[in-house]
Amino acid sequence: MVELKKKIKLTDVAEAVGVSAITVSRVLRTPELVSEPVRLRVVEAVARLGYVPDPAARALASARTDVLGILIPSVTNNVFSAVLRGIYDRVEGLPFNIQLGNTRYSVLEEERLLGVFSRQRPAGLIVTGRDQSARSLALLRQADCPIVQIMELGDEPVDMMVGLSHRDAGHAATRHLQERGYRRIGFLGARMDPRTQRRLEGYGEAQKEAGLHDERLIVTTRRASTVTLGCELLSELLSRSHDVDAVFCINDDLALGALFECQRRRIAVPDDFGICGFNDLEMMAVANPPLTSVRTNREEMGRRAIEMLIARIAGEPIEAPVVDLGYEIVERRSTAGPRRREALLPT
Amino acid sequence: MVELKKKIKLTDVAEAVGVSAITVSRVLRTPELVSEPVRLRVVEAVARLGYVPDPAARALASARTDVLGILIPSVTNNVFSAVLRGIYDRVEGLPFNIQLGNTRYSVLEEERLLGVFSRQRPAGLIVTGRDQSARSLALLRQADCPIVQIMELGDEPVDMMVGLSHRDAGHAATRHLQERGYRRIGFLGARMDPRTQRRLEGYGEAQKEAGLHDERLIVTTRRASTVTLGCELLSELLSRSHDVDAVFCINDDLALGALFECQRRRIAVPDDFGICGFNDLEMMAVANPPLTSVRTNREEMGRRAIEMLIARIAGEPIEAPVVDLGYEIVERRSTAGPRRREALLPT
DNA sequence: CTTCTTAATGACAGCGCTGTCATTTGTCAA
DNA sequence: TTGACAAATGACAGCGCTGTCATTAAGAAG
Repeated sequence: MVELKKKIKLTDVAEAVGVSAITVSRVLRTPELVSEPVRLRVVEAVARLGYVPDPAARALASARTDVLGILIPSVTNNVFSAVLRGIYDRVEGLPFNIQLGNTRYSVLEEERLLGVFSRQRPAGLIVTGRDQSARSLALLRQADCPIVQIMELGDEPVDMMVGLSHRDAGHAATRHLQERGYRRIGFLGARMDPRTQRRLEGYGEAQKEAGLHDERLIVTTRRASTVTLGCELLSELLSRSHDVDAVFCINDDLALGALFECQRRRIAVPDDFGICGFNDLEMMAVANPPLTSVRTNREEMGRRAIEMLIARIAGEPIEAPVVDLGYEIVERRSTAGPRRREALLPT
Repeated sequence: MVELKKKIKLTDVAEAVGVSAITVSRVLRTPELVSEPVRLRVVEAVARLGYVPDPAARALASARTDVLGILIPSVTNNVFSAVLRGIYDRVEGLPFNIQLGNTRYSVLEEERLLGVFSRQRPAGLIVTGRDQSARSLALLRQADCPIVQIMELGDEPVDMMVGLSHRDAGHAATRHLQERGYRRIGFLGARMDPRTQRRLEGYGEAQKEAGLHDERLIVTTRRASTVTLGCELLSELLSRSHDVDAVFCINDDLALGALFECQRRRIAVPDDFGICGFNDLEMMAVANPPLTSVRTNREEMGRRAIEMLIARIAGEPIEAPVVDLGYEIVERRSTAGPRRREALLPT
């Protein structure tokens, strides 16, 4: 039963109803300009014939699309998948389509994708971070659609921004470890993208302020972070300085790896060693011991970014172009502080 | 220094070079039809003027695009992000653009997205699984582009297929636990999408074959799987039957949660309890004890799917429309078998 | 009854590109 | 020299839709 359906177009619907093509177009795009009886007949015919508009023709004729372009550096990273979930969540039911671009942490790829995207006349753009290249910035400024930079904060958004200060968050996490009594606090970093670097900055400052800074406590790599890498980096850190008593990891994968490595080496967490992660993935709460982390509102970030875009597309005014979603130290047993004479915490 | 660049189009380039528009078009699409000197002049002008073709116009005029549409049920699931990595990897440098659709495990959303996609005249489509609805199948059959169904295997591909038998894999994992000496083997399942269900089928068969089947050993939920959920489901299983001595988890998040829960309850893994996960995420190898899992070639799956698409787009013949990527039980200490008198394994 | 508004609909061109011819030029064999 | 043919280039229409008027009808105001 092969059904040879030739493509139904606008004029076919118009003909079937006995109106002009433009009227059908209006029913679809600006129904308030069409009288009720005509509108109903058109809607019926659209459904009956199974008409679906051609997005290419629409884009060409109207110089606009329903595409929201999203540029993120990784599709495998937990952080960005959470942001994506927020984005998809918020866009559900709205007449927009998400087009995802994966820059793979490459400036060149970001430029290329921005070129591809901006030629598509997107309805809006979301890009990651605030460290775009000059060419990317030029492309963004030229694209006449609303733009949200996500993940970070800054004084000079291209258009709008929603994120948090990774510097402050790194600072706060380090302060937390200091306040719990740890004195030789290491830093484990992977990938070392701009956000990671800012967390390192925050760590460095907090350490200097406390007079605890020591370059040898910092272990970083350009490799992508994994749990396994967390084990390796912790081993590296321990071999470099034998008196380390805590570690701030730039994400939770590394932190979990650090915990696993501690378990293997029979290093007691938190008694002999404190561990703090970053992002507060759900698994942190159920590890043994539960791991302290810095909660970031990643889904909310995605949702807010979409909201800002659609508000702007609808021509509504934006209350603030830069939205700070903040962070929160979620304190768990892994940073309860070094062993004390007076009390022994239950494992 | 605001540069007011009006959009450069094909005719602008043609004019600059002193050729006709169609010649410029040919330089871009079929350079072998243009003489070398003209080609070079056009290429130079394209670069100098910064011309980028308009995809909408191209799509409208040629009834084809460079879009590869990908439909997956989740962007947050580790499994699909690995597939995506393979896809993006393989497509790099090729003149195609990935358009990602997130069906959120919803048949209706899949139908809707297929409608949206197929109107865009994609160059190829990748869809997840083999359980499409009748309407989705109709849309797929009508779309005249190559299609790859990924993740699973089956006798009747819409066009092409690459994946593995989740039934066989579930069967093999269960057999493995049996062979290691476990006798009361539980099953933890979340989401219960078609792939998960097939793993459960495999488990059930293996259990029946061994005369070990017991409905009370099966704990499932529709909720999305998380590490925390692994803890909860294991607790549920333990409360239901007190003599369980192993568990097959439909993915590694659940398995890790199960391990964490065992640690908390001071249940010795593998001596008193065996744990087998599914997918073999990298973290499995560094947990304590390292966790046995079923390795699936997820990145390879993405890569192969793209290769099959581009081969078909190029008009090359496909050797086999259904590619079995198989699986492998990666045996680690978590399933070393119940405690034996003769030897005590090191923790 | 005329003029003015407003609401509803239509005619038409054209968005930027490519498919399909047609035309021009050069080459070579007869 | 001529014709046949291939290579290179161009003219033109049109892909399916919407922006921008113009037109008509129906009521409101004077």
